[in-house]
Amino acid sequence: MNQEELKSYLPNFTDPKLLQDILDKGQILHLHAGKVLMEPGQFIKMVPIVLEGSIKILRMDEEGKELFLYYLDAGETCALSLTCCSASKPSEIKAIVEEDTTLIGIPVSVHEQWTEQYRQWKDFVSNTYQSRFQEMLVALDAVAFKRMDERLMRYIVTKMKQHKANELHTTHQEIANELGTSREVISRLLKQLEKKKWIELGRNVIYIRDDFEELISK
Amino acid sequence: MNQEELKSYLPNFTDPKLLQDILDKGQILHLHAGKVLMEPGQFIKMVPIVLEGSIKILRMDEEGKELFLYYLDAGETCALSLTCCSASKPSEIKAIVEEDTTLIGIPVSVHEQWTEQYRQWKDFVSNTYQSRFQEMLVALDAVAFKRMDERLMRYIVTKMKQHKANELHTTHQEIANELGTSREVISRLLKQLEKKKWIELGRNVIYIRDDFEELISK
DNA sequence: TGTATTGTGTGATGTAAATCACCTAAGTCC
DNA sequence: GGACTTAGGTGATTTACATCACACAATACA
Repeated sequence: MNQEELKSYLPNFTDPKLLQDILDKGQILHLHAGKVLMEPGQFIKMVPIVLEGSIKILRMDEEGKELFLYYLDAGETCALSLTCCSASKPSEIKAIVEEDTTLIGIPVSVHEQWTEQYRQWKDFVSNTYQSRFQEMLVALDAVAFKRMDERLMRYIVTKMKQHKANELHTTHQEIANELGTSREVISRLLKQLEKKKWIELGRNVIYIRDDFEELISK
Repeated sequence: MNQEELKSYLPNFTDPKLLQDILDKGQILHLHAGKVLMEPGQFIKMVPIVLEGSIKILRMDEEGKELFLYYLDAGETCALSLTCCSASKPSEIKAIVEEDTTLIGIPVSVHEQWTEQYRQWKDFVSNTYQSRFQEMLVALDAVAFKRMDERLMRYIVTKMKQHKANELHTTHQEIANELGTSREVISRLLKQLEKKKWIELGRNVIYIRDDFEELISK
């Protein structure tokens, strides 16, 4: 990969020295959807920057119950990898490749140095913290203040936007896992949405009405 | 206040130039317990560093329901003030003075500059993000995975440690607010703890057994 | 000292969600 | 085609918690 190509993925990085450093020190990885990138307890040895595709970040409790936190999209990195790296602590989260992904892994050691050396890197890190913090608050609001039906609807919208499609190819069980509930609950709530004609259900697929988002916001 | 005194509050800052800059640009405030420092929607015009006392940070939803996030202790600052400041967005949280507090407010403008100028300031900000992120995860775990009885017990432990006392001077209503539930629920759960002889209840006061923390961890 | 206010105790009832139990339908594999 | 696996549907029951209703005690204060 050359600088021009990298720049097209990461338009915020224009400093040629930084771009070259990323290419020199970073390791490019191609990963297929479904691949588990990181699990709680493992140590993180690099900061992943997504170039193409997306990665799903989940929190897990001791018993293995999951909770969806946010997606890492192109041009983004994970605040938790930044914090865990610096403190050289094991990961607190699970990361799964959502869509086939290309990422570039920056070794922890150079990341520390770059925050001093490159203004754009420092801003990148700072922006990452900011946006992830916001998303943590959104996740917190959801579990603290919202009922499951609303959480499910928002989940559908998020996933729709993520995949830029109005059908979701997933199982009720997987949705249940990500929302930290049980399959039956999701099946029943989805059935309710189908009765309202907001969605249609098939095996491994949910078809969503084009105006779904407007419908739920009322 | 002179440099030596400031340094005694903030032992991580040793750079004389930084200390002097903090004294020159910062504004010292003395606040009494109960004072509401910040409410959702307000704009933050400074980064508060706690020198003495502590500040309680709460998340609120649209209807005014609250949720305790974490305490700001001496030497600490709020990650949310950092993110909100930089993005010049209104506050997403509520901040209440927990114990009589002395803090020094750093104007947003100089904070940005200091992250480049002073290594110790950059590290301070970075450490703040890290520890607050951890605490957000703890808060998230609690609401997502724990029942109210366990959350209440952990709340009591946290508050005990915070005040370095084994009695809490507060009302059931206030605890309920901070845990995002109703007064009756807290009253009943506290009564259960009293029946188990782990605590004793009085008006506006809860006496906690010395070995409370060991008792609950089983 | 009486009255208002605030804090607490507790029964009754409602509700979202969890759990259990079991069934049917759709795909897979030999 | 038959056996097996996986996904989904749905009733029954239980649980945690919310909400309502009201009683009563401690404190403030006029």
